[in-house]
Amino acid sequence: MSQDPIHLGRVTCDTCTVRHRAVCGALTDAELTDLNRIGRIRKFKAGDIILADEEPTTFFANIMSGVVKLEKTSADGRQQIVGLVFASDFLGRAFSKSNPYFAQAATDVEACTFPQAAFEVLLRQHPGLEHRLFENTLNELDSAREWMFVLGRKSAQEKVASFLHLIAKRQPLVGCAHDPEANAHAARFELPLTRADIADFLGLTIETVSRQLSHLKRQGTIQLVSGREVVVPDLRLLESKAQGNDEAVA
Amino acid sequence: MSQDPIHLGRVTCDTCTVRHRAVCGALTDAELTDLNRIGRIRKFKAGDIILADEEPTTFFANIMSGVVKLEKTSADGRQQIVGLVFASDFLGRAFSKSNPYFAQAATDVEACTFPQAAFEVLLRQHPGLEHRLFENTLNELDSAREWMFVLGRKSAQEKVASFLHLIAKRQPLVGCAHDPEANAHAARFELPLTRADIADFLGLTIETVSRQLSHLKRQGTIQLVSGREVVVPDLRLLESKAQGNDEAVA
DNA sequence: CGACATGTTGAACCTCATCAACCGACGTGG
DNA sequence: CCACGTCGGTTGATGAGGTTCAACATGTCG
Repeated sequence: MSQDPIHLGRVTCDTCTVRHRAVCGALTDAELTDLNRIGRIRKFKAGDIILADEEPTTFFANIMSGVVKLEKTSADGRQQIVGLVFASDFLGRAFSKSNPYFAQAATDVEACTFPQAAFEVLLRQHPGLEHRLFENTLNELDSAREWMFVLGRKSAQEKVASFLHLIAKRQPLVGCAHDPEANAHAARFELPLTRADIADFLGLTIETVSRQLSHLKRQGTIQLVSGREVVVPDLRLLESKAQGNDEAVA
Repeated sequence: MSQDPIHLGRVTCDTCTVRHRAVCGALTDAELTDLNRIGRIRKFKAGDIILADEEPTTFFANIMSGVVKLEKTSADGRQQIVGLVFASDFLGRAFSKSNPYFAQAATDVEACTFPQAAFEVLLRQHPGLEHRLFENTLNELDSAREWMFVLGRKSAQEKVASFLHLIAKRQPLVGCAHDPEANAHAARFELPLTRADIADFLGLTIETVSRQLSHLKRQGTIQLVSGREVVVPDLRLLESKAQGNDEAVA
């Protein structure tokens, strides 16, 4: 739970693996140079609080690797993850005194961070940067609303399948790069969240998540290599489970 | 379900009741004049589809009165309202070929509409306008995430209380203007949604919504004047029910 | 008046939460 | 080194909360 992440010094966009996908992607040279000047790379360990609820925002960040949970907590201890921030996503709530939720590292995280004040000045100076961040926010809003459907209308089974499908889309796949013959409909990845986190993301309990994973495994929709590593033989089948098709597999 | 709303002609911002709260609120004279030029006031009837799912966006709008539902529908007919748009709110998804959900009038609606292309040109020309809309979108995102907590973690009773509290905050109160002695903690308003809509907003069934309303009524937390008109004697009590305090009332 | 939409209430059922036991991995200290 | 506690995860038994099915009430419009 260290609040004091490792500072790794200045940014070098040339070698950045998420540069073209992140908000920096469509900037002019001038914009990028200015952004570059205020950026610092930091590392966080799984469990670190990156931004605290109701605390003043001190910095923003582009996530370079790892996954960050955005989490809401109520007075009586209930928790709900209201968003996941993946590599190339932007972290932080611009133009607000304080943060509306916790941002906690779900895995080890590498981030390119920008001090709050300097970044907001830059936003004002470069409409192109602000526009890019705006588009980003619109996409986040679309995703949040899609997830509202999952939370409000899907069964436990569909929720878990939806979650796995989301991770398959957003997380790096393992053991595929070397195999050009790989089945385009298969996937193999590491779950970035614990069962408790998955439950908090889906509005379920740990036990229900565990049971539904076992169920999907028994059906053959997924294989659980190690509790954290998942193999999906056919993503289309998984997606159809996420939509509510629960027929047994041949 | 008319797709052909009444056109009421040019915009006159001087008399607009939501002008200072809407995105037009913080514009320069030049910006407002340009916006004025492309705006048209339209009326929609309850039930009208204002923007259709996956159809090209043809216009945006500031809602002047009434309530619009943003609704997602799945292939098997399940529905989830993913947002409510009230008077002074902005309606529409900028910078996207198509709309990610249905926008349907929940009540009769008056809106100040802007053609898609012309409005996006204006956004590019006036960073101030784009900035205002950006702030607006950030607030929408915060609200959406707050609602994710409601959907994922609250009981039926808490959900219904949360909904009533939201409406009490956002909808015009009735029969209060003339009474300066009115209890600041009381409220009286018309529900802009049917039971079916409320159910779709809360991820519940019609029956559960009805039962929970009856329950709140029996407790004395609310009074149901007419099925659609609600009196809340003490908003603080309602809010505490929304947070999960279910003790009986004295 | 009858037809239809909207809303309420009751009874039975089912999904998922709760409580509890158990497992394996890991780290620590005697 | 092993005993021990802790943490993350799985599985089982039980029950509550919410859905489903059904009947009925109310209101509105032709």
